[in-house]
Amino acid sequence: MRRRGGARVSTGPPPFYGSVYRLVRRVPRGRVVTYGQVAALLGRPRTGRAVGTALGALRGPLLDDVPWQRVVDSTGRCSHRDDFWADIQRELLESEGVRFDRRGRVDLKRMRWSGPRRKLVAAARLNHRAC
DNA sequence: CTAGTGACTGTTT
DNA sequence: AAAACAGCCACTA
Repeated sequence: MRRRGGARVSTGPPPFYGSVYRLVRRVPRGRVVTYGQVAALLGRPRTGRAVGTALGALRGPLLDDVPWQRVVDSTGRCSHRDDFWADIQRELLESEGVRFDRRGRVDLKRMRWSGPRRKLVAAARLNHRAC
């Protein structure tokens, strides 16, 4: 919960969690990112673990618009405390075309999403203005 | 405020 | 290749 002036005023997701969800929502179908990568893209290099905690807090309606399954660990595996969710994650990813090797790992060299290309976005904006 | 809890990660066995 | 370690961090109680 957020605080303001010492009093709790909102029950929404904490700021850091929100920024995690915002970024994960941009990961394209059929691609993956790692927890540490999400942290780095947010400008918080060492918060990978907290990123996992943030995704772990995903419940209810947020599950519908946050593609949490596209976040795997640094070795390319589905990392959860329970195999239950790991299996669901794998199925979701396979349904969007992501292949796993016999040890349950994604080929990060090929499937990793590089992150939002801000430069391209900026370029597109300039381009738009030019027209 | 302190202590406990994870969907982490790079390094070392 | 796999497991154990030790840092790491946001958040919660």
